[in-house]
Amino acid sequence: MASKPNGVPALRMEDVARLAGVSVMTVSRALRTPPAVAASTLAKVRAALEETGYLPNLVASGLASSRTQVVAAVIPLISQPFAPTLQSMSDVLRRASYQLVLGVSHYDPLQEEALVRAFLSRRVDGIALFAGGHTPQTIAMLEQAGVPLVEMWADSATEFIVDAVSVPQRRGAQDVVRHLLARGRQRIGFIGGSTRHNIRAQARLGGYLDGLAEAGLPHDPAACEEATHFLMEGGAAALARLLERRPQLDAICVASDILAAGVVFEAHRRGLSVPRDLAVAGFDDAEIARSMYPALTTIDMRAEDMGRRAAEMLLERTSQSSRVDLVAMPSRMHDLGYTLIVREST
Amino acid sequence: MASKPNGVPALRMEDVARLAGVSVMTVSRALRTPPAVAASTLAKVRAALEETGYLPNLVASGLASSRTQVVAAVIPLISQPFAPTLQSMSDVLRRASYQLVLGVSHYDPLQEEALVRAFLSRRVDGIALFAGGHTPQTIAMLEQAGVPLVEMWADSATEFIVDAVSVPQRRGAQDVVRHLLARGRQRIGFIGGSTRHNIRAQARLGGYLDGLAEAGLPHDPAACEEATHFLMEGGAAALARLLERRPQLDAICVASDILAAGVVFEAHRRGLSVPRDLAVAGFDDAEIARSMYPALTTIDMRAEDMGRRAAEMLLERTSQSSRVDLVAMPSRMHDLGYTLIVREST
DNA sequence: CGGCACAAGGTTAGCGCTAACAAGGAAGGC
DNA sequence: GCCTTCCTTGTTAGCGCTAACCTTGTGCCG
Repeated sequence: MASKPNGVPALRMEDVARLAGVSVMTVSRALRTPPAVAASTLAKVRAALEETGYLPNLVASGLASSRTQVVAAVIPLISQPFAPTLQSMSDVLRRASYQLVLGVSHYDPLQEEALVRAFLSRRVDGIALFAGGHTPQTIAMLEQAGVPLVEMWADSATEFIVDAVSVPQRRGAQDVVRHLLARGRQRIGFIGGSTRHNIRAQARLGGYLDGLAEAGLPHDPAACEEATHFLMEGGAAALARLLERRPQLDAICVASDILAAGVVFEAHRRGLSVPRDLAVAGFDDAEIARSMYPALTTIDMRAEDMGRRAAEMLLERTSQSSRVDLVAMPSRMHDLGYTLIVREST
Repeated sequence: MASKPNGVPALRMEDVARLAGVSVMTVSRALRTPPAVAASTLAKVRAALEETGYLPNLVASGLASSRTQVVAAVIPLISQPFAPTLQSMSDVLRRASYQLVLGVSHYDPLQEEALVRAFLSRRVDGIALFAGGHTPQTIAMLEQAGVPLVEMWADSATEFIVDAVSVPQRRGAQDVVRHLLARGRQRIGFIGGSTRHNIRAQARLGGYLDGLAEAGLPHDPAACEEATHFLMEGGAAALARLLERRPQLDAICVASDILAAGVVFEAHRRGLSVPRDLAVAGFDDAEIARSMYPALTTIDMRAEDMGRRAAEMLLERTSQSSRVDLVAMPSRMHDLGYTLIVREST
């Protein structure tokens, strides 16, 4: 146990301490709070650390201090627009010597529950969740654990006490519709993801309907389609179904850039020109939106800022997690805003 | 400490044991090795677990058993084609009740080293690395720790003792060139990633050169270009530079589907038709390859199989990690093969 | 020059679990 | 009927680290 496969036990702090001629506690302090150790001692310890190649056992450290220095994020998919969010979260956390661990829920509340259970069992110091679709058990576990928590991509305040960082997606979708109308489009369709368990999809559909209502246009359910999955193929298939029912559409508001790219590809495949025959607008400002031809009109959802702010909010809570005043700290809702980016596709 | 922010201490096994009227050890056994506990006792313990909502402390468990049930993977980027590999790895590991944690190195050996150090400090039970570009310190740490290790996407045997799972990428790239030649293309260019620290990029460039050599064609360095980063924009910019020097090219062999998509977009932007004016072939069979229009000819690198096999190899090692015979187990090289997928772009 | 503050390091006692062994009891063989 | 064997549960002793407290030594003040 605690040994390398060939039977040699792993180095412990005691080995370093003996070599440096100090106590174990001094080595611990040299690693965690260097200023608390005299310069000459620090030098001896560092030499011993160097010589042995000692790697601290963070499992033991975590048990003794009841802080694991790990923060978990549960995302629906490993893809745009979540990847940039994670990247910036990870950067902020690393700078504070926390590590980010990841779980993928595939938009399934039960998988999210299993992930949250696993993370809580590992006693992570904080959890970032994507808004919407939590099971009652998930919420109960989180409340009982009392772990710092932040929700991302919420469109409005959530059910339980938690910090949130978000953008007003619904208004964003409405702005897309306004833009398409301003471009002279009249027959605007919508392609979104499943609204089941997906609060983001719900908000975007809502904004589309708001936009139509504002212009006094009727809501035609047959001009709306749900993609079966968040891949380009899903967008392409959705457009095919949509055009079968409503071939005269001149614009499509799509709830994600990935789907929108699929929509553009399918339009080209059918010999339609984008934007001449069909204007297409996406959502998220994913990488493909600016790279593809024609480049996609989209909404920048501040994915990176979202990750950065989420991490900062978690750190603010963990830093006082040992104090009773964490509960006293009110839940916060941080709104990041958004930007409509007009490109070639409209 | 070990308490919720409001001061209530977290549940321990002892609390469950008291409620069930058994010893702590029996609760532990009920959780880890249910068959070792009598059915009637198991029922009592499970009732108590249910009633309390107890979540085992895997930090303490990890310290006591010196097995964390965590496996780490270090990838160069969160993107295709790594995402499917991770997904299948994660699935296999979860089934064996291991958890996968992720690190992103950005093709930087120093970042990889830092990640490996962090993972070893957390005493992960296994590590999966992407082949190539390890610092000597990284290798030294891994050897000293003696943790089960697997390399993915290696093209050939590696420097140190380790399992590997790979595909013959070099031959794959050669096959792409053969295919382009068979389609009547004569002036074939190459766009790859930086070969610095990127063993995959090196292998693919090598295969391209092999293909030219085999056909008796000269190697024109000016027909080769390096993308500055693995994004579509990188591919687009690389094509622009390439065509400036060699406008007469009629085919491009691209080292990744993401780059290849950028190449196609740039070609369209310049009014070139793909494949009529320019044939484009990618690598990896990423999602965009089959979704985009025109769909990309590419090489299926068995990304999912790679993750699955890597996870299986790690599990085979961890299961005997407590025994001395792990070292006795020889290093293995598992070759998965590849498939050329011909689509519209050539 | 005694007393006191503070800096620097050591000592003690766990963190919450599990490995390893011990013990008790039921079942089975002779 | 007694001894062996196995099945089930309990007891003991840590895993490697850190929080909290305690000790020592140094400098500074009146």
